[in-house]
Amino acid sequence: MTAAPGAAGAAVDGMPAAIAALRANGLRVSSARRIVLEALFAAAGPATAEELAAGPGLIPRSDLASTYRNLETLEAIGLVRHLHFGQGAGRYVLRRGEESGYVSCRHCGAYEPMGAATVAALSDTVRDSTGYDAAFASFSVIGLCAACRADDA
Amino acid sequence: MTAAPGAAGAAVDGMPAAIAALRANGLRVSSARRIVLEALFAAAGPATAEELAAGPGLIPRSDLASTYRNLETLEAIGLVRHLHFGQGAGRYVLRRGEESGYVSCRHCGAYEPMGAATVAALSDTVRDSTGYDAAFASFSVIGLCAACRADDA
DNA sequence: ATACTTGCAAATGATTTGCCAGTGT
DNA sequence: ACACTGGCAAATCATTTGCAAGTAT
Repeated sequence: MTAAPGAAGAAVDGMPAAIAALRANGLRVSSARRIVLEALFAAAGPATAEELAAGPGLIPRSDLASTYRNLETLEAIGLVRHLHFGQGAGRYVLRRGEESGYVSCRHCGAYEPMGAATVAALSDTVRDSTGYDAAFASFSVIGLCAACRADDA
Repeated sequence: MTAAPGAAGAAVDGMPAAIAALRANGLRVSSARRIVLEALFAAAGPATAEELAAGPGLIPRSDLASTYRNLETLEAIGLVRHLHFGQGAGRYVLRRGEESGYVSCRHCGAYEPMGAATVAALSDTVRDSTGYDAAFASFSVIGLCAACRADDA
């Protein structure tokens, strides 16, 4: 599953646009999907499937299995991006605006965005020396943040 | 568990040296450890715990749980390096000579070393823009190899 | 009405942990 | 002898899959 036929592609600026994207792709607007989308819009940063399944409020939750299926669907139509931090569960974010990668600390789990310029520089280095097309947008760079580096010393 | 007291540190050039390193750290030379070490010396590249548990021959195998424990021990005394490729099981290699990182293909699973110069360049870029100390030696860069990129198009 | 979806249970794959019997030293 | 290890079973964690019942359209 690489590209969806007629996928919205670009970005989503709000619930209405997301709903429209679902309809445009012939997908149904179910309550489970609404919960996940609202949780994605409410999220402060990349969230796990489990966090998203709970929704913004704590009471209404959608099944985890369904959530995984829906996140996969949303990713297929280009509304969501799936990220992998070296440790723990995968995380999902809405695809809005410019893409960038993340660095995450293998010790404390903290993470922060790297910015398009940095990602581009890293990708160029990798491509030039190995021929591989690095996926920094999906797999974060793992390392030690300044704080943990200090503790270690 | 960051550094082992009196760890051998450097590199291993053969079974005898590995055995000596175990003894130097007050660890016992058990058959299970011999199997894993021999498998590591016989391996063509980074191998999974399951592959190593089988040993070079197929018949003599050590328990998987013990193998994980032993690999952890060997890593603690600096004989082994633990690698993470984005997908699938973690892999282990003997620590001999120069360290380098790997790039691996998220599609076909292929991987290849990046070389110290490339790793240094990547690390510098990451440190300069985020302050993080990237661990390219343990977590490989994930991407698409030239072949899979071509298939995709 | 009829696919598309959900929710629940159960299966997977990778690792880890508890525990007691076995064995290097 | 005795603490360190090995082996086996069972527990975790993240994610997937099978299916029957539910529901957008």
